[in-house]
Amino acid sequence: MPKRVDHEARRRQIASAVWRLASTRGLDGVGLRDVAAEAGISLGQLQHYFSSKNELFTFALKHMEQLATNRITERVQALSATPSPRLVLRECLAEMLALDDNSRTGVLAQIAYFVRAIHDEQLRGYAQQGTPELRRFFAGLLREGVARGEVPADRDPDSEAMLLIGLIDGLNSYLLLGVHTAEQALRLVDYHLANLFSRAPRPRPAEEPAG
Amino acid sequence: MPKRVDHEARRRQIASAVWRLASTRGLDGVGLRDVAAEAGISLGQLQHYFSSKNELFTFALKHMEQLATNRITERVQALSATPSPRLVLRECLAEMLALDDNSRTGVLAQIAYFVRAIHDEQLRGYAQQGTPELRRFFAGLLREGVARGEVPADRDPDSEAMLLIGLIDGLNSYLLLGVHTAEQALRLVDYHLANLFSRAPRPRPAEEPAG
DNA sequence: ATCTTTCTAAGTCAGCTGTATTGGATCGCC
DNA sequence: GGCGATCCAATACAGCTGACTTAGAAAGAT
Repeated sequence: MPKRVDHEARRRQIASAVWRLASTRGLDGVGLRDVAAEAGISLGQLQHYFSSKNELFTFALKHMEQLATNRITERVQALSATPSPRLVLRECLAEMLALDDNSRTGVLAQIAYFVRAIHDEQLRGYAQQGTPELRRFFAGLLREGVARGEVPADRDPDSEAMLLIGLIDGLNSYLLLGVHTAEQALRLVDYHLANLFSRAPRPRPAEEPAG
Repeated sequence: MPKRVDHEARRRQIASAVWRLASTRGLDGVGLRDVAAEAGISLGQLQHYFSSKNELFTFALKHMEQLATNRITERVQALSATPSPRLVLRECLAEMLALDDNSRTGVLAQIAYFVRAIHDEQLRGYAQQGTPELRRFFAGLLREGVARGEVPADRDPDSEAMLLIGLIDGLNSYLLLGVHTAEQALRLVDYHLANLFSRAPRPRPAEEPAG
């Protein structure tokens, strides 16, 4: 049984072509012929790997999500052995922000997915189950901040976690619209973190990258 | 020259049909034939009032924006003669949130517009000029809060205003996805406002609606 | 060498899209 | 009455879409 090409690798390559297109025209403006051209293959070849547009988009979605979580976990694990909760939080938030061209494409893809999820029950369920995970992760970091005495005790970690998640999405929106720049968005995040960790000493320069 | 029908009223009526459809399928899923059917008119009639799809959508956008600002200003002016900045802020934020079916449609329309603006230079310019206005308005309220001694002096009104705007958009996203309910979203807003106005006494029950 | 499976290309099809065109109502006014 | 503007309906059209079909190329297995 000849298996000359790596099926999954091809599928990922095609999926990335989807996002390259979707990040410039929006998901709804992407046709199968466009994807084939962008990926440098024929329409027939594309249909050999994905039997329907829906299957292609679903795969592309999961692929994108995988890449995003990989970027975040890599970034967090690249920190010192015992990073402060504040720093971990900052790195996560910074990575989720559409600061450079790379993450910008990721966020655009995420928005295209979000818009579709609003009107698609299946995708909506997918999002509903993903967000609480992130929220719990953030809340845990904040709880640790409270335990360390860096975050005022009257702050509710769970609420603050949700506020942070919402904040990122909102900032991304206005980032993409060009209402503010990457530096301004990052400054706002740092400003908000400084308010949250108001009991903490200013972070060491070695830990806190230049904002 | 006979002018039997109110041209502008018809156009507004058609525009509202656009948003009714867009709020359930997304803007890209709305065709001219759908709009005509939803508005209860023929395609030919629609084309009589809007010479192109672009003109229709542009008009619909401005119409929607008008309705939203009307809702907000009405709500603010319905307050007592000298409302506290905190209360004005809360009413604005509450009105911007997709809490009931009415505002939900508005927010869905707003998102459809946002997605289009990301990839459309003209619309993007429109958004870029609108946001700072709102930001200045919020910042002014916060500045007044600082002057009254209700908001800690180390809070930066301008940054906090932008954070509030971003927060609303983020909360709306997760509201639409069903990640949290209207009550939870409103509670988060009140929680955040309580943090902002930490130097203020608890608002009088007459001023602060039950949350 | 030939068979079998995987892979690729090209063409076709029905359906939908926005727009243009055409024809005919309906009304105020000279 | 009929003239002219406004309003409306129906149809036609070219373009694109996703899906399907057909046919052929490539390569390991026998």
